[in-house]
Amino acid sequence: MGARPTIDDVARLAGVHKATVSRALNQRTERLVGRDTVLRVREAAESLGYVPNVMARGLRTDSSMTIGVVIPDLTNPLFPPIVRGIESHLQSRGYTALLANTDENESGERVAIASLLDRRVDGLIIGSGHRGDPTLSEIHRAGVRAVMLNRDAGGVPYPLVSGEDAQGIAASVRHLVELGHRDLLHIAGPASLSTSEARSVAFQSACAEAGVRGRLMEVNALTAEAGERAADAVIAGLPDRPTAIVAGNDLIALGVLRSLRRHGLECPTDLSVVGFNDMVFAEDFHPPLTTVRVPARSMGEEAARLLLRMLDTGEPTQERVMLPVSLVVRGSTGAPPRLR
Amino acid sequence: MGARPTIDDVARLAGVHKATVSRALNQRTERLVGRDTVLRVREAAESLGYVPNVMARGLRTDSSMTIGVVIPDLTNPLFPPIVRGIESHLQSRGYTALLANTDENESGERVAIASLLDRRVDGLIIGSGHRGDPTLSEIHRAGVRAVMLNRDAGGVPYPLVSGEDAQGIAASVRHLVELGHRDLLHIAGPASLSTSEARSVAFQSACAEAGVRGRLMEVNALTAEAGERAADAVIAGLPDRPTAIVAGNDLIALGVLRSLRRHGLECPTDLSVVGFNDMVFAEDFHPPLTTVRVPARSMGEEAARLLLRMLDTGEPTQERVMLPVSLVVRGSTGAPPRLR
DNA sequence: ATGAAAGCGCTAACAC
DNA sequence: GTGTTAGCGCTTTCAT
Repeated sequence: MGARPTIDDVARLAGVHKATVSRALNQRTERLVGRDTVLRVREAAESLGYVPNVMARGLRTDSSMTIGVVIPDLTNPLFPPIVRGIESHLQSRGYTALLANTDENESGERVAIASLLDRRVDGLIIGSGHRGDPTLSEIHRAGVRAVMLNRDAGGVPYPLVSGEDAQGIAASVRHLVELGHRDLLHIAGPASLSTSEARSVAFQSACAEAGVRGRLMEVNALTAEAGERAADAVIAGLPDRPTAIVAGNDLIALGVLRSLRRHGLECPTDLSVVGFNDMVFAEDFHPPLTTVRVPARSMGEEAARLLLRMLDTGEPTQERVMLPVSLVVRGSTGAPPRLR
Repeated sequence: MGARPTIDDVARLAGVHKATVSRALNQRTERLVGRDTVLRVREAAESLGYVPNVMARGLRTDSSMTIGVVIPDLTNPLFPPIVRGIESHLQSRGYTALLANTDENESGERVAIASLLDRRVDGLIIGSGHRGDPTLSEIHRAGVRAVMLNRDAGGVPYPLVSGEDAQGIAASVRHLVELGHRDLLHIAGPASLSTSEARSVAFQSACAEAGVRGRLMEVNALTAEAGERAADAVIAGLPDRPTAIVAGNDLIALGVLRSLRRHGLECPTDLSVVGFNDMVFAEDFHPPLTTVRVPARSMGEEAARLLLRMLDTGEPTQERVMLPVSLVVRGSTGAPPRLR
C-alpha cells in the first residue's frame, strides 16, 4: 500500500542522524535539539509526508496509542453518541479508539476485553459493567488502566463517568406528581447494573418524599421487548393499575408504549410514561416521549479525558464524575385519568 | 500493563528456537514443523497465555491486521448495524476495524482516510463515497485496497456492496400505485451520492412504467431537517399536491412526517409516505413508517468478505454485490384522498 | 547538540 | 525439520 518514507529518509534529507529526527519531531524531546535543526527536520518531514510508523514506535515504546472501548451493543442508540464523544477527545490527543461489543453477556465481555488487551490497548473505557463482574476485578489486579462509563464496576475501584441518574429520576417523579399522579410504577432494568440500582433507589426516595405510592418492578433486559412484556403484565394483572410509569430507560418506555397501543389504551390519557436517556427519535414516538436527557457525548469525552489523564500521570484515580441531566417534557405525560 | 510473555519465553519452555515457535503457531507455516513439536509449542504457548505482539508482527510483516471503516456519522442509525456486520466478519478472520467519521463533508473524509492510512490499516471499507471524490481516485492510484459500501465511488473502480436500490424503489412505487396513487413525488438526497442518483432513476422509470406522474425534488442532505423543509415547501407551494411521497431515506421520510403533523395534516389520510432503509424504530414513528428494508448487517459482512478476499489474493476485483431488499408495509401508506 | 549503537518482538531467508 | 541471522522503523541510552 505505497512505500512510505521512514525516519531515515527524513534524516538523509535533513542531513542529520535519525535519532535527531526522532528527538526533533517529538514534543517531549524537541528542546534537546537545536532551534534551526528542529526547523530543518520539520520541513524535511513535511515535504516527504513523513508519518511515524505506529507499529515501530509502539514496539519500541510499548504503547499503541490505542484505547479499547467496551460497550454492550453499538446498535443500542445510547452508544453512538458516547462513542463519538470518546473518539473526538482521543483524536485530539493522537489516540485511536478500538470498539468491542459484549452483547450484554459476561462471556462476551470477557472475550471483548481479552481481545482488546491482546491488541495491546493502552487503556479501557468500559460501558458494560456488571455488578460483581469478575473480569473487572481481574484486570484491575493486573494493573490495566480503565474508566467506567455510565455503569460502575461494583466493588472495583475504577473511576466512573455517568449522568446524575438520581436527579433525573427525582425530576421525573416531581413532574408526574405535579401533574396529579399519586400512584407510580418504576420498571427497572436488571439489578446487576449499577444504573438500575441507582435509579430504583432514587425513585423510591423521590416517591417517599412526595408522599405518593411508588411500586417497583424489575425486567431482565433494557430492551423494548422486555418493556413490552412488563407493561402487558401491568395492564393485565395489576388490579389497581398505576397512573404513571417511570421506565428504566427509553427502550423500556418504548416497549410500554407499544403494549398500550396493542391494548387499545391511550398515552397519556390512560397512562403516563417517562423514559430515560433521551435517545435519538424519542421525540418521534407516538406519543413523543417525555424523558431525561443525558449528555451522552460529553460523557464519552469526559471518560476519555479521565483515562488519558491517568495514562499521563501514571496515577490511578478513583474520581466519580457525574454530569447533569435534564427532564424533557413531551407528549407521553399528562394528568392522570381521574383528574380529567 | 502487565509484562506479557514473548515468543522467546514460549521457545524456552518448549525447548525450541523462537523461529520454530513462530512457524508452529502460524496457520500458513505450521506444516513446516514436526507434528509433535507443533503440539509441544502449542501447549507451551497456551500455558503461558502467549499472544503474539501485534506491533512486532505488524512491523515485520508490514500489515496491521486492521481495516479502516469510513462512514459519514455513527449516530446515523443506518451505520451501527453495518459496522456490527463488518466487525463480525473481520473478527472471524483475526482482523480489527478502525472507525472514522467524515461528518459528511469532503475535508472530513480526506482527514479520516489519511488518519486511517497513517495508522497503517491494511484496507478500507468506505461508506461515505461521493461522486467525483478526488480522495478516492488518489488512494486508488496509490494502490490502497478498498471496498465501497452502499454508495459507489463514481469513476473509481473499487468494488461495491449495496442493496438493490432500484428494486426497492420500484416496489415502493408499485405499492403506492396499487393503493390508487397516480401522482407521486420523490424527495431525493444530494445528487452527489450514487444512491440518490440510482433511486431517482429507478423512481422515474417505475412511474413511467406504471403510467403515473412522478415528480422529482432534491434536498441537500439525508437528514430529517432537510426532509422537513422539503415537505414544508411541498405543502405550502405546490398547487397540485402529490398524494404520495417516496423519500430518499427514512430520515427524510421522518422529516416529512414531522412537517405533516405541524401542518395539521394526517398521514396517510392526506398524504402517503414511504421511506428507505428500515432503520431501527421506523416502526415506532407516528404513523409507523412503510419503508424498504435493507440488509445492513449483511452488507457490512459482505463488504468485509470482499475486502479480505482482495487482500488474500492480491487481486483487485471490481465486483458489484447487490443484496436483495424488501418493502415493509406499515401505517404511513394508504389510499389517496380522492378514493376515500 | 548530535551521532552511534542497541534492542523492542517478531517473521523470513538462508543454512544445515 | 529446525536453528541462525538479519532486519522491519523506531526511541533511548550512552558517548562525545
